[in-house]
Amino acid sequence: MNAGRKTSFAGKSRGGAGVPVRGDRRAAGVRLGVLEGWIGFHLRMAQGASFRAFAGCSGRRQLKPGRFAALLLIKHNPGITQSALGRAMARDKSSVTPLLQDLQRLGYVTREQSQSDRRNVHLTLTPAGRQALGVLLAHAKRHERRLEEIVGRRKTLLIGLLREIADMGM
Amino acid sequence: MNAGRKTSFAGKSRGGAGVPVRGDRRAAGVRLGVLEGWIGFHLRMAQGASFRAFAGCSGRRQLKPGRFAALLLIKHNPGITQSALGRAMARDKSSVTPLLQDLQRLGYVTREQSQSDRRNVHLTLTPAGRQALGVLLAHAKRHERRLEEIVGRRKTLLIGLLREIADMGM
DNA sequence: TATTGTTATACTCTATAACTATA
DNA sequence: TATAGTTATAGAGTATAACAATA
Repeated sequence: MNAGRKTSFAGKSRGGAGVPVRGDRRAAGVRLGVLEGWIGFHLRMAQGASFRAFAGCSGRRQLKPGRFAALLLIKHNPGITQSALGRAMARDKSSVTPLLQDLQRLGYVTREQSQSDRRNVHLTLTPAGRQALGVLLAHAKRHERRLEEIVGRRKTLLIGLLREIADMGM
Repeated sequence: MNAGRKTSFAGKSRGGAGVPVRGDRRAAGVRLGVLEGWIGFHLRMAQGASFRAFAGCSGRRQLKPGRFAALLLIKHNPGITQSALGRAMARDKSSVTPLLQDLQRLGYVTREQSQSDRRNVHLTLTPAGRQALGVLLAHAKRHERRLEEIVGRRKTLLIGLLREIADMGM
């Protein structure tokens, strides 16, 4: 059906008289419709772009943002338990376990059973972990600087909003 | 080593004299350190929360945000090609293919080979797709309303910032 | 040569459920 | 009973590379 399709979309009509359109690379004149005004959608897109840019910054085979955040949280909260770490990152404990096994295998963290409550495992950075984190921080700061260039003085406001959204499920 | 560990973190000291602390559920007094001021981190957390809330809204076994966005984009751009859809969603074409096979299997979209350029496949919603989208929109609007309640009049500003970030890799 | 779309494949992230041990 | 952590497992989402058809 609709054999002689002319496509309401994909014709050569975009950009008027064949003029290349700036901003062509992604949207290519695609209409977003209701998505245009949807926070959830733009959140997804922005996070994806930030993630890809971070991966690019840290030169391929580096640690992913998740590992990186975990290292940083352990650094700032030495002795934190796995569960507390999971809560801080909003991840289930079963997601935290393999992550830490990884970091331990790399020699970046130590895990010690608590004496007062032997169910707990306390996490601390090793010297190697500290050093690796230092290198990673250089990459991450570069990435963060790019983001800051984009948002400028609206950074505080943006972070405030993002934190409020992050707390929505609580 | 460090046998008699007292843990600089996990003590009972938080909240002063045993007073329950508001906001305890996630951070539980965890220090974020540099992460505190990092846009990338808060972006990740906010997106995660939004994603989980969306999943909750759409009653478990519903369509995920990705499928939903694809349906919406097809609706607003009838005849769009797979590649263009991929660009609009910032996804590789090889990620788009299975997504559309899924939507076609559900009977929500049709795929027609273009006549003018037989490499292209044009996408359109079926009546069933339209109807399903209507139902989904109800859920999604509920979710979006929650987000709007959080950000209030700062919505336009937030979306503007997110779009700029989403364009960072371009 | 370049582009559209498909396939095969592999990797990451995540959660659920069932389990152990501890409390 | 409730919590901390592990394991097994499954599912979603994504990308890379090689490929066929087409331009």
